[in-house]
Amino acid sequence: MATSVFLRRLSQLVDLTDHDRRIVEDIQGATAEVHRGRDVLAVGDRPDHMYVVESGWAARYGLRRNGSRRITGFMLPGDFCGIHSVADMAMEHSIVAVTLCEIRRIRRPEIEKAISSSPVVGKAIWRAKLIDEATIRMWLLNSHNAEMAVAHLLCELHARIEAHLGESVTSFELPITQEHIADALGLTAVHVNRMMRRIADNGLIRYGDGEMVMQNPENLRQYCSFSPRYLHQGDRRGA
Amino acid sequence: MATSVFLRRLSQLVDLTDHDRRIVEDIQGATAEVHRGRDVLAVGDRPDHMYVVESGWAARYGLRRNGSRRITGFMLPGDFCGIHSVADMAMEHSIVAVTLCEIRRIRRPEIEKAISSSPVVGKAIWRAKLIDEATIRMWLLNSHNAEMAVAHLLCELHARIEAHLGESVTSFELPITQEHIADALGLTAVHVNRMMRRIADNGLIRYGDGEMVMQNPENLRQYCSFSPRYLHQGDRRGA
DNA sequence: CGTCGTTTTGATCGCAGTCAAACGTCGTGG
DNA sequence: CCACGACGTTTGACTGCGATCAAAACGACG
Repeated sequence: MATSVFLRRLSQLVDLTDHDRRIVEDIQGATAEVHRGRDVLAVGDRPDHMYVVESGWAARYGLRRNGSRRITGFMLPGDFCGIHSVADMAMEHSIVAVTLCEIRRIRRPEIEKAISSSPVVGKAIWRAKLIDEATIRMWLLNSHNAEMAVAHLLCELHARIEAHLGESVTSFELPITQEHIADALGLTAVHVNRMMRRIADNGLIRYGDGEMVMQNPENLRQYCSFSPRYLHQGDRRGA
Repeated sequence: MATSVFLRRLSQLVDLTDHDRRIVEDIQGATAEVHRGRDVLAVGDRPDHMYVVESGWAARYGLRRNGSRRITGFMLPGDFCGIHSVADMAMEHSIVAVTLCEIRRIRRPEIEKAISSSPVVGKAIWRAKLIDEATIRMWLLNSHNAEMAVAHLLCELHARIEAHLGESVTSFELPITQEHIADALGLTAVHVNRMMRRIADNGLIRYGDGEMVMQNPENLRQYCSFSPRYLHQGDRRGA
């Protein structure tokens, strides 16, 4: 079998020795498909697995009293969830498959075994979680202006996709609707549409058919003061 | 010496055996004072300690290009920061003492030693971090209405203070200004003031002199649909 | 007693929400 | 093959929440 996305992500988070690699290969369980719109984990669940997105997009979200939804993070291939299992906690938010997803499930004992026999794996999981947290903090920081928030989110997704692919790209598949973006930014879909039109009319992006094109990603980054440092992408040995 | 706030918090997060307790007592270093307005950690720092607030209030924050500040979380006695040290990462946000704080510093090797010789301590730190994260997600979820956001924040702080004290209270010291609240909620101090007046005029709170009085905390909780589940306060053995 | 920090109130402005409707694409079924 | 409905994008008109600007009141403190 080809190298899993899980293993590849771990090797981006930390420096794995061959020994570490073998340990990870031993524990990674099977993958399963989750259909678009289905919850991977729901509020109240006590996961006994850790999950890794091998392909597709998912989103963390919470529901308000009035039924409206807030997306609090997107999960792209290589991202983890269900770390609640290692702390033996119940989920206080839910995770939904935004597209058809291939999800790897790793049993808690296996994770614990890997962490205890290879501390660097534990460090990788800590890093992934601290990056999650830094990303949410950045969403709070950027929530004061709709146009910049939209642009910033696009930059974030672009940066994460590039990291996953391991190469620079000027266009990528964006398999989410403007309503997803609205739910993520606390805006209405109508307003997100206006902001995206404006950004496009400014010549910074083009989009359609689920594809996003950034003629010049650096221009867009400057436009919204995006600095990818919070994603800790070059941190392998810490930086 | 009396039991440290650190040890007490750990024992609220997980069930500690006497063995665990002894391990923790061995590693906890000294405490130092940090004056109001001083940073405990700043962006770019690579902490080599974990920090525990023994007394006082601190806040995590980030700065925007235009110099405005966003507080992304309050740290009360018993809260941790600098977990970046265990993952060997640089800070992407800062932490400031909001009042005079007594801060415990624990060296990274000591933390690692404690975790490896007592997995339950590691679990406690994971829980604390996942609670941090759940709290930020809740801030995102509640950021769509100023009045409810203010009320919700007050409920959160009340719940956390009660947990720290280990008893129910209807009044507590609130050593932050309305401007801090504004920075935390992404509002202006002027608007926070209006919302707090309104909540007070509705008979739900009284305040002044750095003290907050909730005649009937349950009323306030219902008022803003506050449910403390996300704080995972009763989770000791997982719930 | 004057200054600074904080709270409070008022008047006005503008960003984003709300309501409404048109349009294109796609998949389904008659 | 066409009709239909579901879904997503787009645009316009109007509303309202919270920002902004300004200033007064208040208490703590030197």
